Parts: sequence; C-alpha cells; structure tokens
Amino acid sequence: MKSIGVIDIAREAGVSTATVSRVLNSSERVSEDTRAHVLEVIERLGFSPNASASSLRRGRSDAIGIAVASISQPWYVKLIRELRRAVTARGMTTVVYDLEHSSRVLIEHTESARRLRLAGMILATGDRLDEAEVSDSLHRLAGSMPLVVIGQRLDDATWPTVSFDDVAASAAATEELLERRGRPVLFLGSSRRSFLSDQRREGVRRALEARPELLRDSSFVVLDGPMDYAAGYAEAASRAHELRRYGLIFCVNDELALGALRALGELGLRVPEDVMVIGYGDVDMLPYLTPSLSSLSGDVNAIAGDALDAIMAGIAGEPAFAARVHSRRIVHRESTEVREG
Amino acid sequence: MKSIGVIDIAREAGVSTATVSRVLNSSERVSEDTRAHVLEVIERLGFSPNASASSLRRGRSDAIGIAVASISQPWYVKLIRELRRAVTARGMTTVVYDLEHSSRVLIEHTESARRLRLAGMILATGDRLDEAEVSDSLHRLAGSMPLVVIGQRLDDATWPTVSFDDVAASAAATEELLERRGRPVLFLGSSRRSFLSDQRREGVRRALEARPELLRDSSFVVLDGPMDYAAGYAEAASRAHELRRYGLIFCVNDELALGALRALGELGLRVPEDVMVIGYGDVDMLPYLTPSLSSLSGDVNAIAGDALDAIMAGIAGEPAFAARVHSRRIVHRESTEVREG
DNA sequence: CTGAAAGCGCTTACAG
DNA sequence: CTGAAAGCGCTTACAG
Repeated sequence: MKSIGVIDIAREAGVSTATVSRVLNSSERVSEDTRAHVLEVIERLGFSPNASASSLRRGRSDAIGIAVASISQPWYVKLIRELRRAVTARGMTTVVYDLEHSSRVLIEHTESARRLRLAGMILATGDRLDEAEVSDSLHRLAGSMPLVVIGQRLDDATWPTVSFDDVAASAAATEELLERRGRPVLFLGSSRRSFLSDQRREGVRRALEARPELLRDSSFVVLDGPMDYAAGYAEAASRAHELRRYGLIFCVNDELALGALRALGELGLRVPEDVMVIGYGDVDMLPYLTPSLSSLSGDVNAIAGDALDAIMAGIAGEPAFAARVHSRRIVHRESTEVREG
Repeated sequence: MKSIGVIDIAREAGVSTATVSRVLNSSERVSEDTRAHVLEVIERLGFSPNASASSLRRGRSDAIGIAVASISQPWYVKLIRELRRAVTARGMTTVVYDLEHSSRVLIEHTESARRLRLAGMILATGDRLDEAEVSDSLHRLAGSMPLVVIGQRLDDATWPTVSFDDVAASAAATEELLERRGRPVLFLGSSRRSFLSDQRREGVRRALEARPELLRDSSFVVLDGPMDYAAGYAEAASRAHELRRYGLIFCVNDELALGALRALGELGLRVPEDVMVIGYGDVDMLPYLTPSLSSLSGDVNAIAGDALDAIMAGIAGEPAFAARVHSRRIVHRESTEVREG
C-alpha cells in the first residue's frame, strides 16, 4: 500500500503540489477558499506529510535537539518540558537525548544530531566537557548547527552558554550555615567527571577559608562512581566514626543527601540537632522526607528562556549573548533548622 | 558553505556514489581496499550522511520511537535506557517521547512519529488509552508502522501488548499483608485517567472479598489530579481522624506512598507499628527512606525484551505474539515488617 | 493567488 | 565488485 503524498492531495483537490505545500506551511499567500478545500482533502485522506522529504528539501529539520546529562534527574526533566513547551509554541519540534552521564553516549548523540540536520541543539550537563573527544564532538556539532550549552563554559567555546553561579551559591550557603553552627564541614561528591561538583566544592572551600581552624578539620570527599542514593549512604556510613565531628554535610546533589540522611539515622545521629544536611537541586520530594531536606534551588524557567532566546537567534542567523549567569537560592527545611551561636 | 555529500566523497575517492553508499551501509559487497579508502576519505572530510535523504529514499527512518507516560518516573527511564541499548546494538536509533501523562501530548507525538516515518513505535503507559481521540490516534499510528504497547491491552488492539498482571500482584500482596495484620485497607490512587490504577485497586478489592468485614471498613480513594508526593501527603493528612482504623495503606505508586509516609509521621503514627505502607514501582530511593518502603516490583528487562522482539518482528514483516503478561514481585522493607496474628 | 519544473542527497535495481 | 541513472516526496524560485 503506497502511502499518499502531496501529489495525491493535489490531484484530489484539483490544485498543484505547490499549493498543497503552501497550505501545509501556512505562512504563504493562498486564497481562503483554496486553503479550506485543500485542508479538507488532507483531513479526509488522512495525509501526513513526509518529514524527511521536507527536511531534505529545506536543508534542515524543524526539530531542536535537547540533550541532558540524565533524564533520571528531575531538574533536567523540568528543563526538557519547559523547552518543549516553548519550542512547540513556536511551531517547531524537539528531540530528546538522554546522555546517561556518559561521554560515549554524548558523542553518539551529537553524531546522530548532525546526521539529522537538526535546526539546533541545546545541551545541558554538569559533567565535564573538556575531555578531548567530547570537546571535538562539540566543536564539530557547533560547526554544523547552532549550539547552546547549559551548565558550563568551555574556554574555547564559540557558542552561547547559560549557567548558575554555583561557586557563589555554595559559598553563601556555607557561610550562612556556619553562622548557625561553627563546626567543620563534610563535603560529599566531588567527582573527577563533574564540572559542577568542582564549582560547588570550590564555593564551600572559599567560605571555609575565613575560618582556617574549621577548614583544617573539614573533609572533601571525591566520589568516582555515580552520585546517587547508594553512594550517599555508603559514603556517610563508611565515616561513622568521624561523623560527629562535622556540623554540616554538604552534598553535591539531593540524591547523595537523601542517602546520607538514611545512614545518619541508622547511626543514631539526629538531623539537624547533631548534624545539618543540605543538597543541591531542590527536587520535588524533599519537603516530604523526614526530616525534610534543605537544598540549593535554581530556576528552570530563567535558564530555559535564555537558552531558547540564544538558540532561536542562532537559527535566525543573528548574534546571541556569549554567556549568561543566574544565581541560586537556598531553601531551608528541617535538615538545617537549628539555632546556636 | 555547502556541506559535503556522497558526491564529494565519491569524487575525492575516485569511485561512484553507489560505492560510497555501499560503504556507509556496510552490509554490501565492496572490496576491502575500496572500503578502507572510502572510509578514510569520509573521515578526512568529516562527512556526515544526511539522514533525511536516506530515510526519504528508503521509505522510512531507521529510528524506533519510545513513548513513555512520564520521564519523571524512574521505571520508565530504566525502560528507555534498556530499549535504547538493545536498539542501538541492532544498528538502529531511538527517539524518545515524554507523554507527560497527557492525551494531547500523546496525540501530538503520534502525529510527529507518523510524519517522521519511524520504523516502529513502542508505547509504554498506564494511562487510559480507550478515550476516543487517543484510540483513533493509535489505530492510525498502527496503520502506518509497527506498534507495540506496554502496560495495557485495548479491546480492539491490532498490535502486540506486554504488561504486568497487576490485579494478581495487588491481590497477592494484599492477602499476604492481611495475614500479617487483619485490618481494613486504605487504597490511595484510583484516578479515572489511569488504567493501571484500576487494575491495582481491583486486585486489592478481590483479596478483601474473602473478608467481608474488612472490606466494609476499607476505603478506596479516587484521585483526579496527579499522583505525586504532594497528593499522597494531602490525601493521608486529610484523613487524620480515621487513619488509625487501617492496618495498611496501599498506594498505587511509590510517590504517593512517600507522601503518605510524611503525613503519617507528622500525625504521630508509626510505620509499620501502627500502619503498614506499600507502594508500586520499587524505585531506587525506597531503601534509603526512613522507614524504608516496601513496594511491588516489575522486571524492566523482561518487558523490554518482549517489546523489542515484537517490534523487530513487526519491522521485518513477521507476525509477533498478541499479548504477553509478566508477574510482579513484592519487595518487603521496613514499612511492612511486622508480625502479628 | 497559482502552477510547472527543478532539485535537495541519498539508495538501489539493473547492467556489466 | 562497481557504475550510471532513476526516483523517494517534498519546497521554492520563477513566471504568469
């Protein structure tokens, strides 16, 4: 069964294929009568235009790629949905890529995006992009379509970037919490593969520099595997003997914080009375934990808006900003609710 | 800057475009020397074949669509990743669709899939598909490509389906827990838009039928909004006065269970001493909650394997099974750890 | 406002 | 094993 195409519609409607095409891409001048008639025929025959033919002829697809570090992290899911909403409203489509925190998958997806001749690509990740192979892929990608990166800026980036100032956010949060309780800090989650983790650690370190005696007794744990619930649990549990020395466990994400919370409970430490805990990301479940978890929150809509402006400018061939930086907000919940000196 | 195509590669390599194409689609007979030479030229010029041209010529894309009810639910994320792994291993690609639990989005995505002439579509959702507009979309989709549905079977389905027997799973779990504690049950989460929710409720009801006095005092709550943390919390909290009457809160998913857990804690009810709680899905975080949450778990790999077999059969034009049903397993954690009469 | 016709970049049946 | 050439289904510059 041969599927029907513009030729069939044109014949049935008694017009040319050019007119059918103009109706499909509404922006053109077609008389109202003709348009209505053609649309009726399209509807009646159940015609679905072939996107490959259209993309081939136009030289590019009408889809924007959205690649995120991991679709199992709620913040990225929100970002995807917000971007999809905005892109759809502009009459374009999206294709979602889950990087699974893997360089290999990132490279596979960039190649796929190039083959598809996407209209543009928005890449959001906190994983390091400066590894040679990855960086090469990105430059190749940026050479074939507009690219916007959310989360970090490579030194040799030729594309717009949008990010949070996580150094500042971590520093501010740490200072605030040190005032509540002036004790050493345990920082969980500096992976070699994570750019954001480095930023967050750096902020904590800076805040502690003002109190050398606390900095000396603080610890910065380097995780090399996944930064998930299990890792948070294992890292906290394995430090059972020294945990009482810290006033705050600063986790690079909410998953680690949740895992750590469980370990602390098993060890008989109370949160926040014995030790405070804070995470990063402010995922939806935090208010429902016991104790509810404090976190550093970042506005998805602001980031999505900037990324969209930049990608649309790129598609239109116009210049966009080089870098935009947003700030985060600390959300206090039970895990940091304590008042001392 | 005109991007390079097979013609450029052919000229540079001193062969015909037919040969270049054969090298790209490795399956063909090409001499080793020619192949190596052409590959070298492709690499050197950074050639990326135009997927639209290829799809147009072949009559369909090499991508399989994976549409899931929501990418904010971990089980679906696991399914996506497992399917992607398997599809990639077969030399094809995937495109991910997030239905956001919305019929409108589902319809948009099926139209998009049709325009893209995907090789096939795997749809996984527990939301009802029997609404007229949705059902029409599915039949239209199934008319243009192989379709496999995970999660439910429509009466007039012409496509293979894979699902869990949630009636049986709920019934078995309820029976087992009623033996631990013979008290009425509060069932949370029967939404009118959810097929799976109906199945799960039905299983609980059947198990209770054997104990009419318990069935009489049990409650089945119908939620009409999202079934998330906030809903679980709100529903449990709003029943503060009657909560002590139940021996078990049976939640249609883990998110509701987590929300309910928090509400119970605030009300001073102990889990599992005062009331047991169980969810559905067995997401990764459950062991790290306090108390850790019991859940009904379903094997992703078994489902993914069946779906893949069916879609591949469909693509090859071969017949596949009509329906496959898998069973779930109860995973006991602290929230159901209690022994009585 | 509308149509005739060229052409986007591949793949493949056919011929050698 | 390799090449010449047709054709997939659209869109658009051009002409009227």
